[in-house]
Amino acid sequence: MAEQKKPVVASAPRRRRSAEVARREILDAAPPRLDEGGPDAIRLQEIARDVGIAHPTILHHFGSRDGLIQALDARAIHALSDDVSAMLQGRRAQDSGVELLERLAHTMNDLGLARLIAWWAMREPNARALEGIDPPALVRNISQLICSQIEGDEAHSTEREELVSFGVRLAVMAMFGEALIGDIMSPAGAEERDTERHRFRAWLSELLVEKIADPSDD
Amino acid sequence: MAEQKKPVVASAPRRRRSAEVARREILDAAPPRLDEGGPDAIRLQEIARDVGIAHPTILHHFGSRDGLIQALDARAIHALSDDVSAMLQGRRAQDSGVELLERLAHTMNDLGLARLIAWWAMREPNARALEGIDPPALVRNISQLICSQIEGDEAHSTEREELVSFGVRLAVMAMFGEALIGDIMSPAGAEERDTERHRFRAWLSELLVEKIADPSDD
DNA sequence: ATCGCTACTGACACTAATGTATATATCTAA
DNA sequence: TTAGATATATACATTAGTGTCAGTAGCGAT
Repeated sequence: MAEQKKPVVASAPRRRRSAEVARREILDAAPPRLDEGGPDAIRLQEIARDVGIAHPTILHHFGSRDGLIQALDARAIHALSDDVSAMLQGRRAQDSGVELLERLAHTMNDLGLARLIAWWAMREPNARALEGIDPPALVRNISQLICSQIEGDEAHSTEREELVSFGVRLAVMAMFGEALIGDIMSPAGAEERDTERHRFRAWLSELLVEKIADPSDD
Repeated sequence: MAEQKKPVVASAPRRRRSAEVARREILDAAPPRLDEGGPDAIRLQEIARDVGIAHPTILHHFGSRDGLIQALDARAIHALSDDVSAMLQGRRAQDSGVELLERLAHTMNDLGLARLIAWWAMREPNARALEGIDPPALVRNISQLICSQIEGDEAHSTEREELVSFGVRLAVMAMFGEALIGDIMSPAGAEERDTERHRFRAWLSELLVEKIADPSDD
């Protein structure tokens, strides 16, 4: 009778974070799940276990599973935006295309951004705006930014603008694709694969710099 | 009492397909679902409704949901392989790079192959072989095929082989990326977007043909 | 110190999706 | 026409995952 009453097995001492910290820890735990388990692997219970909390806590902070996912999406877009902006500040695109690509690749791969964005793009066929963020406009702005960096303060023609825009597009798509299906396209062997990818990026950056800096177009 | 026994509401007359046809119809109904509903939208009941059958029929033909998904994957890889092979037969890669890219884009976009492959890549982090198919080997073979097409019957150097391999890789990744996140990268407006994409592909093909046909590498 | 706010928890309800069991209808072959 | 094989259907079991609720506990403020 004494035992039966309430098990209360002295659950692990509770840790109380600030709401902000809690949100961040939860958001940090999600992408790895996405990496390992695939597209439909965002399970509240799994993430909760990773963070070391109970799953209703996630619901407390994000309202619903969908709220969590929206927060993830917004964060991914912001991360990409911030990354590219930082990448551009104080650097002329033409002096080192390789670093540009390497950094982009790092963001896409190691930060798991490519998977998040792909996941988002697959869920939102219309690529509609997201919490006040307009991705197309964002990317257009970025390309204009690059354009102005390359050109200095000179006026730039429409054709040239498109040229640069194409270049940026190609770079982003290539790094995006590499992050997602790079393993399929490369020969096996972990180290060999890495060096091959670096060479690929070097080749690509050379290609882009050549084409953009010295437009022998038509 | 008479009514209660068995409702048997005279369900719609049953249609009996051959096993092969049934499998194909089911497989055909899945990609659109993936397009509209996102990564976790492969629901047996939905697909069954689209085809006009009951969901246990799918289980009868594919054993399990996973069986269906494996069949989908295998089919996507085969489609890509067949497409690229057909694309290469009887055509020298250098005389029209645009058609090559357009066809690749069509396969990726309209046939929904990009989404299927992305979905697969996200689920299988290690990109392991699949039902006897070795994707890396497949792509390597394709690149060797292109290489031989370009070179005619001449012997080709290792460097040149890598050059072509990089070109193919870039093309595939660009078209793959465009299919998935192209909408994000392009300005709005349906028609404008289409023409812009065509120009992008034309630009890219020119870039590739230039670089590969006339290697001013190092 | 104690009081209030709220991050946090355990237990449970509810839903939706997969998979099973058994019956039926349709096609092919003799 | 009949018989067998099997594609298909209905009904149900099972599981897993989201969301709810009422109570608990840690931290800051007074």
